[in-house]
Amino acid sequence: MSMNHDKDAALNNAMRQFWAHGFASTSLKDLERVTGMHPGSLYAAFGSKAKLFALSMQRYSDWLNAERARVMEQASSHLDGLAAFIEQVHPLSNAQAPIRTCFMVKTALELGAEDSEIRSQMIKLLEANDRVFEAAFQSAIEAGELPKGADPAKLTRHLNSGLAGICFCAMRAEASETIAELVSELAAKVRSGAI
Amino acid sequence: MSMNHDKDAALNNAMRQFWAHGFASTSLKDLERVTGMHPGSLYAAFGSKAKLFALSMQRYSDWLNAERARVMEQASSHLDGLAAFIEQVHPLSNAQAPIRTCFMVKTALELGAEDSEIRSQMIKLLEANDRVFEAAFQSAIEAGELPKGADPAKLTRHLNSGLAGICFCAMRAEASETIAELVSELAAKVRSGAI
DNA sequence: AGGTAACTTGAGCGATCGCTCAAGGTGGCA
DNA sequence: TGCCACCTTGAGCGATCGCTCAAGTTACCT
Repeated sequence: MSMNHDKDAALNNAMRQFWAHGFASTSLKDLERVTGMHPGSLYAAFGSKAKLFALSMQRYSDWLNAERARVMEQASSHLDGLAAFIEQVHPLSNAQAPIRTCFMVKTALELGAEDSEIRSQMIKLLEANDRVFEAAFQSAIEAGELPKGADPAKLTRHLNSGLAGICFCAMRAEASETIAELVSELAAKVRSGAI
Repeated sequence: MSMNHDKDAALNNAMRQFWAHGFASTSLKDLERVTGMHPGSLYAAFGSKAKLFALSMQRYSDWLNAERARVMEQASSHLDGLAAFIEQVHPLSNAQAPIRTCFMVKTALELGAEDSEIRSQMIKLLEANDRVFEAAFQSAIEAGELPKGADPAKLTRHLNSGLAGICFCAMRAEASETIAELVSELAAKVRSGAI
C-alpha cells in the first residue's frame, strides 16, 4: 500500500453507511470497513465520528443541491423544475440512494431534541435547503405560475412536510408502487401549484 | 425496599425514554434509571432491551388507540372524530408527549431496512393502526361525509403521510406556532374530506 | 418460628465502544 | 543514497455496552 487514501471516496462511502444505518447504529468498525481506512487515518482525516457524520450530511446536501440545480435548469417552468426534482433526484425516486429516504429526514427523527454539533449542522443545512425552495416558489410567483399572494415559506413547509411524510411511508413496508404513486401525486400538486 | 416493582409504571417510563431517545441511543443504564429497576429485575420482567422496546411500542399504540377511541366517540361525525384525534390526542398536539413526534414514525425512520423483532412488531402495529383509520373513512363514506367512490386505504396513506411529515417539521427546529398551524391545516383537510 | 417460593440486588462477564499513539513504511528532494 | 516530512498501521486504552447469576432479602403459609 501507498498513496493517500482517497478521502473523497471514503467520505462518500461513510455517508452511505450513515444514511442507511443512522449515527448511533454505525460503529467505527463499520466506518473502517466501508472506507477501507484504519482508525488512525480515519481520525487524522476526519477528526471524530460526529465530525465525519457532519461532513456526510454536508456532502449529501451538496450532492442533492447539485442534482436539483441540474434538473431545474432543464425544466420548462419553476414548478415543473420542483416536480422534476421530486420525481427524479429525491432519494424517494432515486435508485442510487442506499435507502429510500432523505438522509436529513432520517437524521432529524433519529436525533432527539438535545443539542449537538450534529444537530446544529443539520439545522443549518435544512435551512439552506428551505432558502432554495423558497427562491423557486418566489420565481414561480414572479413568472405568474402561482398567484401573487402565495407565501413561499408556507409552500416550502408543505413541500418539506409532503416529502418527509412519504419518507415515512417508504420506511415502513409499503410496496414501491405505492410510494411511486404518493411521489407522483405530490409532484402533480407542485406542478399545479396546489401544494 | 420490598414489594414487586410496579411493572406497569416501569414500562411507562421505559416507553417515554425510548420514545424520546430512540432504541440505539437508550442504554441499559438509562432504562435502570427511569424504571428504578436493577438489571436482574429488568431482565426477569422484560427479557431483553429489544423485547422491552417492542413492549413499549405496544403500550404506546394501546394508549393512542384508547385516546383516539375516546375522542372519536364524542365527535359529531367520523371526519370530525379523525380531526379531533389529530388536534387533541396525536403527540404533535399533546403536551403529555415527551417529544413532539409519533413514537412509531421516529422508530420507522431510526430502523434501517434490516429485519428484526422490533421491525416486525412495528409493522404489525402500524398496520393495525391503518385498519382503524380505514374503518373510520369507510364509516364516513357510508354516512355520506365522503363521496361513494372514495378509497379508504388511499385516504389512510395520505393521513399517515401528512402526520409523519409534520413530525419531521416538529423535530427540526420549527417554532411551535408553525407546527400548530400545520396540524390545524391537516385537521381542516380531514374535516372537509379534502385530504 | 421455620420453611419455602418469589423477588431484588449488584458485582462483574465478555464484547464492543470511540479513540490514541508509538512504530513502521513511503515518496520526494538534495 | 541519506535524510526528512508525511502517511499508514494496528495494538490496545479506558469506558461502556447488553446481560447473567449467585447471594441476599422479603412475603406468605403452616
